[in-house]
Amino acid sequence: MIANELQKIVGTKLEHPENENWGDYAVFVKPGAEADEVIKKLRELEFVESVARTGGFVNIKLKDAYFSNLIARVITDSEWGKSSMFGDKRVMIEFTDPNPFKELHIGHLYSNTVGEAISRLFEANGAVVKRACYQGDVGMHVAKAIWGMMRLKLGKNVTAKSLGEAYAAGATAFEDNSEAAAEIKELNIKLYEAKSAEIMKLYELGKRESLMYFDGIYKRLGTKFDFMYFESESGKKGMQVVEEGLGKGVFKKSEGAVVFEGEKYGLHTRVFVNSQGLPTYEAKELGLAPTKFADFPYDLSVIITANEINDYFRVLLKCLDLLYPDLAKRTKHIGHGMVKLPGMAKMASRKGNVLTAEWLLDEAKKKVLEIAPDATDPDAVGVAAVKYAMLRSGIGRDIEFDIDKSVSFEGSSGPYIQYTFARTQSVLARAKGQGLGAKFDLALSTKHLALNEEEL
RNA sequence: GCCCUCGUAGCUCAAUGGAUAGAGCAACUUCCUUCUAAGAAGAAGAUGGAGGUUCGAUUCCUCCCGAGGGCACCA
Repeated sequence: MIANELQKIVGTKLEHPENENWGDYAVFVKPGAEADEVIKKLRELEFVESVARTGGFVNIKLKDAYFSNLIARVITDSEWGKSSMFGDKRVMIEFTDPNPFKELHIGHLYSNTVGEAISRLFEANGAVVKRACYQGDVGMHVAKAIWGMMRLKLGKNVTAKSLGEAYAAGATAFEDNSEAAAEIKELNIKLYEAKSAEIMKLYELGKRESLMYFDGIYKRLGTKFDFMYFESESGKKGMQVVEEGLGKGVFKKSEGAVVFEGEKYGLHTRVFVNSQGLPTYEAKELGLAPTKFADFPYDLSVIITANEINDYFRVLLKCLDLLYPDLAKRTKHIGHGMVKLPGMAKMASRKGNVLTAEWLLDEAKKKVLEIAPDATDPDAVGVAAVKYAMLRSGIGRDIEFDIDKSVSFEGSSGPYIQYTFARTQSVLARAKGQGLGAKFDLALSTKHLALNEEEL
C-alpha cells in the first residue's frame, strides 16, 4: 500500500536497501534533473522521514510512527495480510492425485502440501478456490491389484494394508511370471469394459477402501477436496476428444495407436490411444480439462504434479491449445521435485515398505514425542514439521528431507514457528493481564518495540 | 544422441540485472552454568570452470565440467 504510493512517484523498481540503516526503501535512478524532481516529490509525502542520495541510489526512510501504526494493525486486524488481489477470480487447483489400490506415498504428500499451500494463498488473496483431486482408478496398476486380490482371496474384509499386499503380489507376478502378466493384461481390458460382475465387485470393494484410507490422510493434513475426478470417467471423454482431434488432423494413426507428433513444435511424439484401443493418461488428461471447466468455469486451472512429467505436460498443453485454446490459456502446470530421505529411505525399504505418507507422519510424531513428551498435540506438530520442511525450499527442486531437523525446535522448522507463535501469544496475554496492552500506541517508535521484544 | 531442470559456506536453503551474496544447522573462540539438558556473545566460512552482453551478472547468452529428469503405447 505504502509501496504503491512510492512506486507511483519513482516509476521504476522499488527495492529494500541492503543495509536497513540506509533507509526503508530504495530506488536506483540515473543522475540528472529527473532524479532531483523525484526526490522533491518524495520529501513532500507525510509518512516519509527523509530522502537521501547515495551514488546511484535514492534511499527513503519512513517515519517511526508509520511502523508503530503498522504493528498495531497487524495485532488488531485479523484480516491483515489478506488482499483482494485476485478479485473473485475462479481458480481450480488439482493436486495430490494418488491412485486407488496403491499407497499414498511421500511424493503425494509433497504434492498435497504444495497444493494446499497454493490454494490457501489464492484464497487469502480473494480468489474463489476449488480443490480437485484426480485419481487413477483404471490401468495396469489396478489390474495388478485386482489380480492380487483374487490370488490372496481377499473378501469383504479388505483393508488398506491387505490391498497394498495384493498390489505387491500382482506387481511381482507381472515381472516374474509371463503367464500371470498375460492374465493381468487381460484383466485390465475387462476392467475397462466393466462387464464382469465378479471382477467389478472386487473393484468397487478395493476402490472404496482406498478412498476411505486417503480421506483419513487428507483430514490429518487439513485438506478437503471439492471435486474428485477419476480416470475411468475422464478416459471416456478423452476418447471423444481424441476422436475429434483425429478429424481435425491434430492426431495421427501410427502403428495401430493414435499419436500426437510434437516434433514440429519442438516437442516429442506421444501416444494418446494405445494399439489396444485404450486411452493413455494423455487422452484422459485431455478429457479432464473440459470436464473441469463444465463443473467450475475457471479463470485459472493449476495442475500440480511431480516434475518428472514436465515434458509430457508441455506436449499435453500444446494439444490442448490446438483443441481448446481458451482452456489452454488458463491452464498452468507446476512440477514439484522429489522427496529424498537420506538415511531413512534405507530404514524403510529394509522393512519392505514403500515410503508412505502415513509412515512419514507417524515417524515425525514419534520424534516430536521424544523431544517433547508432554506435547498436547504431537501429531499437529509432526504434520507442521513435515509441511514446513517441504515448503521451505523452491517447489521445482528436490527436497533433502532430514526428519531430525524438521522436528527440531530450533532453526528453520515448523515446530520452531509454532513454538515462537505460542510464546508470543502467551506473552501478549500476560501483558494484557497486567494492563500493558495499551503500550502499543501510535507514537511508540520501532526501536522501543525492538527493545520490548528482547525483554520478552 | 536430443530436450528440460539444477550446480551458492562443511550441510540444508535464500538473494524481481543492483550497494558489503543473506539465513539456519554444524564446527570454532569466549562467557555463564557445570548433575544432566541447555543458554549468551563473537569471529570465520561460498557463487563448478572459461568467455561474452551490461555502468553493474548468482541472475541473461555461448562453450566446457558435474548431478538429476524426460525422449511412443506406465503415469
